[in-house]
Amino acid sequence: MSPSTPSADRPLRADARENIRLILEAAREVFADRGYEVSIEEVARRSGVGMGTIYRHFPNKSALVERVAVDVMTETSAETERAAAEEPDPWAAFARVMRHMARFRSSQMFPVSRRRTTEPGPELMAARAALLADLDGLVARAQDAGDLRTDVNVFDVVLMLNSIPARIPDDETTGPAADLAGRHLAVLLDGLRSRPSGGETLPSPAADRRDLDRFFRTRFGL
Amino acid sequence: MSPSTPSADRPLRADARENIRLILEAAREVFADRGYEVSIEEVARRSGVGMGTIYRHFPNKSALVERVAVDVMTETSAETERAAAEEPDPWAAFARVMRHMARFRSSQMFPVSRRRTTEPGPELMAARAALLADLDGLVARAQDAGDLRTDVNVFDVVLMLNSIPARIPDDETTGPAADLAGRHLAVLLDGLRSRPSGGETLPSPAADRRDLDRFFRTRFGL
Amino acid sequence: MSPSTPSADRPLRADARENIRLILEAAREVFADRGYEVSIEEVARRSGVGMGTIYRHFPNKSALVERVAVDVMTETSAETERAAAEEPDPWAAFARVMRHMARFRSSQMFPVSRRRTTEPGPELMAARAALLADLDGLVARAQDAGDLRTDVNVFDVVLMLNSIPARIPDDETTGPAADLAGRHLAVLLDGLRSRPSGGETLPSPAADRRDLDRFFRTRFGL
Amino acid sequence: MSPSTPSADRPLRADARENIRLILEAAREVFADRGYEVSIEEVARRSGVGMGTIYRHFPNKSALVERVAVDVMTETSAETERAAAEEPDPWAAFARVMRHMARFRSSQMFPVSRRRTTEPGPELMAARAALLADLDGLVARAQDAGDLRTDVNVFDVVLMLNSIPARIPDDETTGPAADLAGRHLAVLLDGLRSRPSGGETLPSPAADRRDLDRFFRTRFGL
DNA sequence: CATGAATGAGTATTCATTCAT
DNA sequence: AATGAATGAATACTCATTCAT
Repeated sequence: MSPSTPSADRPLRADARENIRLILEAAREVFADRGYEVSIEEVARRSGVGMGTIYRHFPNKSALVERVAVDVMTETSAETERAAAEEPDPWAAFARVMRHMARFRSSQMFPVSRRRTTEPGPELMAARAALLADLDGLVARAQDAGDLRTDVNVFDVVLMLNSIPARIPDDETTGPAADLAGRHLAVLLDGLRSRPSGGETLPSPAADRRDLDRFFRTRFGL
Repeated sequence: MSPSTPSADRPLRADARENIRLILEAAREVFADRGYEVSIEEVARRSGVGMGTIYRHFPNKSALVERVAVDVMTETSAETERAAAEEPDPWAAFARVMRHMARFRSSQMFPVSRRRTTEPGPELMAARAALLADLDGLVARAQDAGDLRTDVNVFDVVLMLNSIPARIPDDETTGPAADLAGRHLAVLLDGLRSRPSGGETLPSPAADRRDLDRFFRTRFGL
Repeated sequence: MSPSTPSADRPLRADARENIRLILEAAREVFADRGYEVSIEEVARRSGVGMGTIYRHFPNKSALVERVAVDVMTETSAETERAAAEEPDPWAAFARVMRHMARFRSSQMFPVSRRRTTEPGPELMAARAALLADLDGLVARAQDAGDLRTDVNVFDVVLMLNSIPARIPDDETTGPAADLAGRHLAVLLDGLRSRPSGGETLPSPAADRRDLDRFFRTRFGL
Repeated sequence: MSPSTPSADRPLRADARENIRLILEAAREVFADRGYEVSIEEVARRSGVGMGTIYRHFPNKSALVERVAVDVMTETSAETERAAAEEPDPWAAFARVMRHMARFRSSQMFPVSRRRTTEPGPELMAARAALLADLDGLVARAQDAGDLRTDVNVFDVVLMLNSIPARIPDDETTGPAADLAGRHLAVLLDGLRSRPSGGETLPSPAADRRDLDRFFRTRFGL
């Protein structure tokens, strides 16, 4: 049995749990900052543990990346549900989730697959499907309320948000890049909003859900 | 003098010039398809020349990447000037250049710096400055005409276009990814268009040109 | 004093003694099956104790290997003495011990040294010497009786037996490997038997006992 | 196309061919001396080339090991054919090939598989089959002439020879290991020779050729 | 005492760059 | 000038050994 899934066997020692937390925190940060091509040694350095400790908890680098992705997806699902429950206005709920997603700047973290991609595991598949289902509801509600343009779908939304560029360490608040992400998101939201008159015409029929796996593999490397 | 800039010495043999063309063509294609992490050997294979020939004309991989970037920037400058001359409507000119730029999907080609970035050379600096100047004019004209929202600047525009995802080989016309790039661009253009009523409020003061070099280095790896 | 030799200090708790037994049993099995390159973790898994427990009783991997070797040698000495006492026919005694030794397939367990060999400890030296002395007697008796060819010595015999290939788990009884070890031993015994007429001539003078340590180190890694 | 098989494309540069020769020579030597667990870096050091050069010619370590094995098998096939042609006496031919094979001491070079074995390539399969066919003829002729005992088959013969221990560097001519290999072979040949009276009885029915692949994989790691 | 988590040196493999042909 | 073979530093992963729980 893989040591990365001992949860079923034993509750995991306290220090081990803490290390996993440190590793995931460092990994999320370092992948977001410098892409998932950073070496495992760098992740180890930032999390303050030895490389071997990472490999005790994750069988290989892909597994660590996947785990970070699953965590981000799961948190986003939760935020979607919270937004639906707490925001009475469908567009406000939609915008809130968009803002949440934009914070993860996953285009940097999960760039379009460069090298060999490994098979996504069942946990990732499940997290993907759950997230898409949640977002689908969010999109449909905003469209039904007449606030979100009806010629976009959940795939467009995910990809557009994913395209918001990565955080650059120590570069967020000053200089020419100051909150570029926030500005980018604002423009996107304006573009996504329904409007009475014309505006741009979307150039092709909306994508459908067929070949969901391929969509994710080619667009996110996951 | 370095063999990569022999223009001042000798006119360069015809076959050498042809090889450079082949290399640049292959490099642009392969970087766009699979990112700039592809090996030089792959570029050599696609261009049909030996690896040594690439190194005869470009001192290292960065120089080749830079040269491709300079070419793309220069072509975009030219297109900007053509659009200004040919399109009477400022928004039409703006949209035309946006469409041109989106075709380069440079976010894939020049991802935010992963590994060691080298100092950008003078040619890149010049091409950058010239392109920004040209785009500045384009943006100003569209804003003066009341068509482009006035709270965005040329940096926003460049980054948003750059974020449109890369071409996935053999995946453009079918499946769920069908022309997602075109749809993405259309939504962005709608978001960028001026409108009477409110819409989103851009969250921060516009970036300025200070630290231009840093901006490019961190955002494009160039 | 090292915790691996506490016998002089305290009589060793019952559960500790039981653990040592479990470890040695598992180690002998797993080294025989898959070679001494198996990880200590694998030995721990098979013996049902933790890795730390193995290191409590054996200072390092070499010490565990040595201990298994000492045990095998000691048991073989005992068997030699039993055979001498119980078998009236010298050749029968010889063949019986050969069959016993062949069962240990030590060529797998102690392959000619691959990596760093450590200094053999005094216990191993003693066990080696005792075993060679016992086997010497066995060989001499069989030669005196005219049953064992006189141009071989105890070193030849040990090496030939050691060369009988290792057991392959779950592969002993069927397929082309069916009891190859037994057939191999039978041929060797026939080759070792004295015969009136010629047969092969042994190509060189018999080895002597000089440099006994080197002999074992290079031939057995022990 | 793999760079290790450019023979079909181009005749291979002279220095490259020489390097391949050096690599194979060093590999055969170092595998025979210290087993195939030696690092590629060690092979590189002994052959005087860089590690990268080995990887240019062989895609991975297994491929290098396989190539050495194929070479040894092919040379043995050739020797078998030469012996058949040149030796009028069937037993003399048999003994000559046995002596040839014993020189390769392949039990050290190709030990019973410890770790993951990779799929043997078509070249190895072909070399195996050719060698077995040649040896079959040799064995059958010696048995028909009444010189080789009829209860052994080609598998027994291969395994027994393979079990003759590896060469120990600088240890061949002196000390207690002096020509132990030659003595071992002589005893084996005596054991294999037909004799009128009894001798040992082989303990099980002869192996057959079923599952040839499995036989090699488990017994040689190849 | 027992456990198994943590450590980090060692190894196979890739690829930018150099250099002999 | 062009070629592609050679080089070796960098990186993912393993495992003997140590140490906190």
